[in-house]
Amino acid sequence: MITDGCQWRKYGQKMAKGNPCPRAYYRCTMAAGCPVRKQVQRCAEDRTILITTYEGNHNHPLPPAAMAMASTTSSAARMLLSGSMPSADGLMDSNFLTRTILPCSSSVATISASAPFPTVTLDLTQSPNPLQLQRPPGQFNIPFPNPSQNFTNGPVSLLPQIFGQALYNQSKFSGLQMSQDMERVQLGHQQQPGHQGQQQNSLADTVTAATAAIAADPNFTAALAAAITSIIGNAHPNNNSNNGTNPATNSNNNNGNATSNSNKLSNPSFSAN
DNA sequence: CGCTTTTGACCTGCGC
DNA sequence: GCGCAGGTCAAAAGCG
Repeated sequence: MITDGCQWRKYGQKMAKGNPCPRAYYRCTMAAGCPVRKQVQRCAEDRTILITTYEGNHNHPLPPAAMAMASTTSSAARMLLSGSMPSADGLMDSNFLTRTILPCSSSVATISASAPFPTVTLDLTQSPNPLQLQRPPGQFNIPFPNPSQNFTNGPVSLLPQIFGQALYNQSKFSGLQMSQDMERVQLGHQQQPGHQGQQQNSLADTVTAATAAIAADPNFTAALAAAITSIIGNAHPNNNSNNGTNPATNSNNNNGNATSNSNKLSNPSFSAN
């Protein structure tokens, strides 16, 4: 299992219908009473793919590794970006960090085509709630009065939702990240103007790299398609109105297929290794 | 000894 | 109401 900076305790395992691989349930054990849970399941169509779904918000400070990622990102997928940070392995030059911003303000996805553990993280449930977007980073246990929040606990913060997959000690890394609007909001509110411009240039530069990296790896492309299909397709097998080019767009208006299950899960991610 | 994992039982929501 | 599926609980076993 891919570490993400937190400690997890397995509390259950079940066989999911339509998937020969069992689904494992984990709880965050970094703090007593931490409500964060995650589900890990291998993709039925490609068992090299791990599908990890995070739910809830941490009620404790994140570990340094996680915080480093959280400080620059706004979704689970961005945990993956640790590979690009100096505090990680410092191999930014050897990475092909990529970010692709898709026109879906409520979705976030990250694809890591790292070898030997390519990882894909999709956040199909990220709420576009502007109140959320205004929240500063690094804060926890702040009551969130909006009863319409999808998450299971009152305290809501973007950062606790961001646990995707942290790929420590890996030499190659790439990310595919959606939710342009959210990115802009975060960058605009939390980063200095200069940094913001630099970041956006980086985003633009890496879009091409992401596309090339993914396209150059047919196996990964197939794996990704299988992973997304297993989640999106199973939930709404007939919902192909978006031509299938951007599964995350199906999650617009916070009605993403991944959220159709009680509409409370956050940050499903796919990991192939 | 303490923590984690395993696993069957139990609970709950949903569709018929 | 019933059955099914997903999620959780908790006792037992395993491990360092």
